[in-house]
Amino acid sequence: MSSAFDQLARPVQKWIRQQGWRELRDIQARAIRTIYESENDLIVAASTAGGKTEAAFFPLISQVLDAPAEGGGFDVLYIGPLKALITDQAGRLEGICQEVELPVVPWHGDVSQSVKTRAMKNPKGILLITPESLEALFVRRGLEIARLFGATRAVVIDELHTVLDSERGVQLRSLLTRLELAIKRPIRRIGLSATLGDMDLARAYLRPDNAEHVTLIEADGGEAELKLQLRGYLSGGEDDNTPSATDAVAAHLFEHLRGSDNLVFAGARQRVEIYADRLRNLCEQEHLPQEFYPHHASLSRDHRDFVERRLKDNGKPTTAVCTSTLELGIDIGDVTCVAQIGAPFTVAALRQRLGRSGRREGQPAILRQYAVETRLSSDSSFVDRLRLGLIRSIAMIDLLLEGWCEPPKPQALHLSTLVHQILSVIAQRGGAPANVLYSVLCREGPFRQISTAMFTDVLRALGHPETGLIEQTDGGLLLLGQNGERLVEHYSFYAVFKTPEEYRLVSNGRELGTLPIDNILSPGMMLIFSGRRWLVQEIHDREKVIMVKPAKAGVPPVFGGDPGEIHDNVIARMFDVLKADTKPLYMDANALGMLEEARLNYAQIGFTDASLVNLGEETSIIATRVGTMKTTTLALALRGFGFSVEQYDGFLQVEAGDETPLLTEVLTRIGEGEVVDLFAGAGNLLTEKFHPYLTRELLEIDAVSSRLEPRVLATLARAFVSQL
DNA sequence: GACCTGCTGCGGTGTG
Repeated sequence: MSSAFDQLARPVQKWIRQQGWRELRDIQARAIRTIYESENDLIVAASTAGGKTEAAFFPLISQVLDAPAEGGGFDVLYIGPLKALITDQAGRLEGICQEVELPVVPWHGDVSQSVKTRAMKNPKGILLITPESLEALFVRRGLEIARLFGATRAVVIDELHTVLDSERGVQLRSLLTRLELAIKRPIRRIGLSATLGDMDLARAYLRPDNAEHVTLIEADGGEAELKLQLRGYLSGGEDDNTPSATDAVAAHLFEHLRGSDNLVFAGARQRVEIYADRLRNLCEQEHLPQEFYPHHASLSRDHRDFVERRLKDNGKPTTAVCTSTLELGIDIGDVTCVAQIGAPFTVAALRQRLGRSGRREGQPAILRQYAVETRLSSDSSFVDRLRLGLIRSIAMIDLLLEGWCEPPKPQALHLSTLVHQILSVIAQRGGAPANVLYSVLCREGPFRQISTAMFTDVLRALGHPETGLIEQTDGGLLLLGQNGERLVEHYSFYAVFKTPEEYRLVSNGRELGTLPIDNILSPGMMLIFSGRRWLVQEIHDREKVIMVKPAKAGVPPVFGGDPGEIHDNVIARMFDVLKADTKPLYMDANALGMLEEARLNYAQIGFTDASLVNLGEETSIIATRVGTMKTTTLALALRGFGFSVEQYDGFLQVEAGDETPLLTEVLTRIGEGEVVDLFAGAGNLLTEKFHPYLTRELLEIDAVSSRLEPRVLATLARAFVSQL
């Protein structure tokens, strides 16, 4: 074996030999050398089951064994985004550590109190924890952080891409800074990831002050061959004898996926239930054993475990129809094919999903993309005519093949999470002056875009008598106010993300899953849920329970959701596809026919030469040719002038009212830099968990920073005016 | 026009 192997501690070498491994993988050898020969932070990027965990832990465990820390404290900290992932990884690490008396401590909400108490008394070895449980340690045991982590050599962050610029990612980066401040020295950071669109940005996220010293270790090549098909289907119209597009897609899935393990990404929980129901019926009709199961976050843990077990190690063929629940996380083994119904929202998700297939030597990765479009009639809208879903699928596959995916958005302020961290630091220290808070969170921590003036505004909002989250002593120390105490004391404080209220669905004492509270149901209604059909018997509003019993028919429930966000590059590529005349080889005849139709209509409506087209007296269509953030900004501006506006991928449909000025005149004014109020017709600004404690002014600033781009408004408007 | 993720400490009762 290699020289890297020789650097490892004896017990680790022994364990590797016992596995029958003839050599270390390239990323493992490189990670070992980097960790032994430098103090650098590092990012290890490789596909699922590519040996990333071992790449980080072989050398880390070896270093701990070769030079045990004096005194107590955890030697290595691992942070994982899922409880299931922590349980999985703890099992793997225990295998390596069992002969060396290095404790492996899983720590999350489902771990028993006794395990936690024991670990607190004698902190040692590897601690595997969620961001929320780490947050809880800071809030509840703020003074013990230095004792627990004083000896920690490294922090391993798993699935780094999931925490880059989410609220949760900002929370984690804030906690890492606070950890280093508490023990008064930096801790080596090691990020593990599969999908990273922009490596330089990822390095800057891992270590903002020293990104150039983040070593990047990427698995080279080795990507499986990709087999790809995009099939087109039409829904609506025609007579009753033609099968619906849903039936046709289900029939195709049934025929081609039966007999092996597969993942079908259906895009929404409601569609998961619809397709799982159809596929189940097809099995019953053919008198075949059931092998298609739904999987999404509203289904009970029991049911999800069952489906995951069947995928993982059961010999029975299993296809999960799922949402992004099966996109990352625990190892479910290799699947034969990944199907995607409708275009996804990001190329990153598509890439991550595809990574679930083609992992076995010599097996190709297979992607079956289904595009379902509306059958056209004489009064079809321009959106249907342009077949935007199909076009987006093509654009995304194009970008996927080029290796591009969405980078993080570094400009967002994350004021909701800032509120959370202010309260958390005050709780940790039992009080803090404003300048210390600013220094910890905004100078050292991740909130670097926040000026002292804005920080003061946030503190004022939190200290306002009606909010009552914080108060100030005569000496200038900030303490938790009455409402602040109440908020921080409750266990729901630790997570920074918002969760909707839900009803529990129960049949015969068994919990099937949950439904959002705004889903209006009444006794007697029939429901498809968890791949079966149910009759609603009773609804208990106070206990938030819905009692159901098996039934023969049903309709899928409505789950609701947030608007998606499509990147500029995806929209730009969609317009390239509409303008081009190439015919991708991976499309079937139906899909090619639909593409041809879309291109013809694109030219016919006049978008080849113009971006502003009038359809009748009141209706205009603007081809913005840019992504969701910029398109939404223009839509808000126009609504401010009284237009009613509908938004699509790269397009706006604008309706003039009785009082509205001419659209071209408004666009000219915007193009000349007239200041417009984007929030005049304001929608809901309370999108994050701690938003209710901020002023309207701060909420608008936060919305602009994360969801809008007012700076490009004038340029955008000028582009349309110049064409007139 | 969508999806996903997480949670402490205490007091009560029961068991060996």
